[in-house]
Amino acid sequence: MGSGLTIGQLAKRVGVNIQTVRYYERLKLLTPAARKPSGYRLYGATERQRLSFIKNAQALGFTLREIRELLSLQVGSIARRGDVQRRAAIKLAQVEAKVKNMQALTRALRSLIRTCRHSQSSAGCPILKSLEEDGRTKNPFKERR
Amino acid sequence: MGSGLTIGQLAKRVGVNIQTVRYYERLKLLTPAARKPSGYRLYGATERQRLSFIKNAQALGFTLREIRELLSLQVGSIARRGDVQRRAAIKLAQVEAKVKNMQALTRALRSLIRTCRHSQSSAGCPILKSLEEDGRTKNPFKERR
DNA sequence: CTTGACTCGGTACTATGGTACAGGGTGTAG
DNA sequence: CTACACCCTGTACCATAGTACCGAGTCAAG
Repeated sequence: MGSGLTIGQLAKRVGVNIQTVRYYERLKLLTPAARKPSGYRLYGATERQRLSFIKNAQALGFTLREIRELLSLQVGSIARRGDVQRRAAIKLAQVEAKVKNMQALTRALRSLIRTCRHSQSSAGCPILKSLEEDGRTKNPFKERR
Repeated sequence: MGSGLTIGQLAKRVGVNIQTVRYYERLKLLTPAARKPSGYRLYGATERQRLSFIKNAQALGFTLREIRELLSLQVGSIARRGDVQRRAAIKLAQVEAKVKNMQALTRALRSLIRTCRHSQSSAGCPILKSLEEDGRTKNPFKERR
């Protein structure tokens, strides 16, 4: 069975808009494997995976710019191995920091729910404290994008 | 020392642009505690915390719309307690899902780094497989925002 | 060989989250 | 009273990430 999806087939399979696929191409995120003589784009399994990767990484909060970096970790692997590792490590640290902060939020939300359930008075639910730290003390959020 | 920051003082303390503070006001995310007769905005500790919360939540990938919801969990607490709990639970599930996906990415990045370090051959680093799943099999990323 | 679905490139428009600027008023130090 | 920093409202502009629309070409079925 053919590798050789048209743009519409690819878009449907991955669940994105056709325009979005073309948009990614403009941004050099996803290039068709080939073109028909008519100019129709053709995509293979590699491209389908790549597009899935983009959408999934995006769902985790990566920007398209960052995703381009992540993707380049795959491609450039033969060339400068150390560079690849370094970039992966940086990304890893970023992701881990984000996870930690989100876990703090998870705890806060859980405690919010728990306390709300028990306190019958109008004392009010506890605020999402873990996210209220302000610069005066310590700020674990340096990621000023 | 006065509670009673001007917009510029608030912005500087939290580390945001003055325009951004006003922008949040337009979006009903942050209202000044008071106004001077001259019309100057005045902010107290509550507002400073609220602004920090906004910026921190944002760094975790929440949209301003979502943050408004999170903030309303605090404010509306006296009114309809069940509703607050329900919304907190929904938000909690969202956050937990996000955490899980990010942990998957963490593992993938870690393994990428590890394998790169060991493989001397040009076989190439493993791709960030955990993010390449496409709809055919199982897709842990339903968060199609 | 016509019809309808699909594709092409190009341009324009949308939403989100800001940021900048213009033209004026305020506040205070000297 | 003059400077100068700060604030006011309002409008315009920017980047990111798409989405929509256009007129024209392509492809497959009947």
